[in-house]
Amino acid sequence: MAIAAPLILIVDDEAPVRSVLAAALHAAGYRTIEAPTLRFGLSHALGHRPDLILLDLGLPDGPGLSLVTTLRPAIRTPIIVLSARGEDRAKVAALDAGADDYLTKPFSIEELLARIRVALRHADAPICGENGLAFAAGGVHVDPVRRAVSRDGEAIHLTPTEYKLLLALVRQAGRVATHRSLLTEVWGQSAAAHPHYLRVYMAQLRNKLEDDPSNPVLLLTEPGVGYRMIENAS
Amino acid sequence: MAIAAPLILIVDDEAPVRSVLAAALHAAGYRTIEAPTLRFGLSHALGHRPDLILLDLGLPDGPGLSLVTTLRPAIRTPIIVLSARGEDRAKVAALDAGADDYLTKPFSIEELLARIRVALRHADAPICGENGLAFAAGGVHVDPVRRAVSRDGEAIHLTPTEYKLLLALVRQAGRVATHRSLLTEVWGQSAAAHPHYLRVYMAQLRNKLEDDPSNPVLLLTEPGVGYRMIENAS
DNA sequence: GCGGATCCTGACGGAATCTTGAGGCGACCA
DNA sequence: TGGTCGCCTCAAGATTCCGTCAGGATCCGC
Repeated sequence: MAIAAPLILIVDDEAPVRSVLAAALHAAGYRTIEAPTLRFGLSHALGHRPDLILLDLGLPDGPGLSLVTTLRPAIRTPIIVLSARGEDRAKVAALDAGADDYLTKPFSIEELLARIRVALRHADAPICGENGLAFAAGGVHVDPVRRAVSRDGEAIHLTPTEYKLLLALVRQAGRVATHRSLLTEVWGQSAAAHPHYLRVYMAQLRNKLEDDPSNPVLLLTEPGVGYRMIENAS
Repeated sequence: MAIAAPLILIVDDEAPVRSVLAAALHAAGYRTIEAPTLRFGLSHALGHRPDLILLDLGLPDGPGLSLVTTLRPAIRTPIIVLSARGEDRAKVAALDAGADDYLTKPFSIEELLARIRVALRHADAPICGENGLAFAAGGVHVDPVRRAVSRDGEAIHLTPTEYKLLLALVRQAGRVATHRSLLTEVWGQSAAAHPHYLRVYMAQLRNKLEDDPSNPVLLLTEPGVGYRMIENAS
């Protein structure tokens, strides 16, 4: 059976641009869907589950980056940002927000296609923990799209930092998340020297999520290495 | 606790460029090693196992791309290509050869750092396809991706040192691992003088993994030479 | 300005881990 | 028989790592 061609979501407000991109992508053997605004982009991204997203910044209904920031915690779909603005600030902001690549217009179609191949190559290997949108196990449920966490059906309030840490753990559910990866993901590159943050916030997460915080079942310690969230059961 | 900062290999023939890059990377909290030629780049990449490689094309002793093509099948380390040439051809060729990103000089350090963060982020992500290292035999199962070890289906907790030693043995499963190779792999170069460490930790591994620790079946002693883990059955 | 929530930071006790030493056992050899 | 050597076992510090608590700083809405 033929494997379905990768589906690429094009988010751009200018119809001509969309059709040029779509034509080039079709010629290269991809399927495409298009969205003219942030709102449609978001709903299509969640609804159609594309394999890759091409995002033009500068959309009419809001900052294009917000698509990245809202989408990235929920799904791992590679996002390539296209922009007319080539300032470093914008690039760094987009990349740090979770974008996987950034092309400044004008760019050649060949380069775009090559970078799409790179992004798809990256996305191909993983998908180990399913990375389904949601996590559920041991009575705890995490919904990254709604940014909602519940335990035994009751909503749990988490502070921003707690939630970020939980997401980083959920994303690696079943595997060991090293101190370093957690620290850099939650507090940024420079935090690698402060493993103490982790202890404090792990304790808070356990207090909120575990039945018996001193005998954790969900959030396990791997001494000298990091922490491990139990396997996703959903 | 000091968590090792990511190690970045800089391959560039011009010493001033290398030192500028190294300075910027140090300032950002990374460790670096440098290589002026392809040959050294290759040997450092394989010897030091950096977390990321910055590769300048146009090296004196051959086409820079050959580093990508020879390295990529062997290791998954992200490679960012730096080049003065901005032609699409070169970009496409590099990216398709296995490079993960391509920056055209001149570029800003901020952008480089942001793209390094992207690449390291990718590298942190789980990889499932590459289970080649997984080991299973005699009821014992080792899963390096999850950093999990089980015996007869039950999870076994290993300390960092025990796990490191087990991995070193698994990597040589079926063959003899000499005392010296195990010692240097687990405790570093300077440990060759303390063969006693090995005995202690081999005993602990046997206690945790063998049915009858005093009559080992999995972890065999090769008197005078080293130890041997039985052949992988998976 | 005020109250509340959140985050950072230091101090401390206890747990897990690593290191080191002492002693036992069996193989081998003179 | 006695000695040496390599390997195994056990266990007691020493050290590192982790969980907990709480005070103070910061931010934000009102």
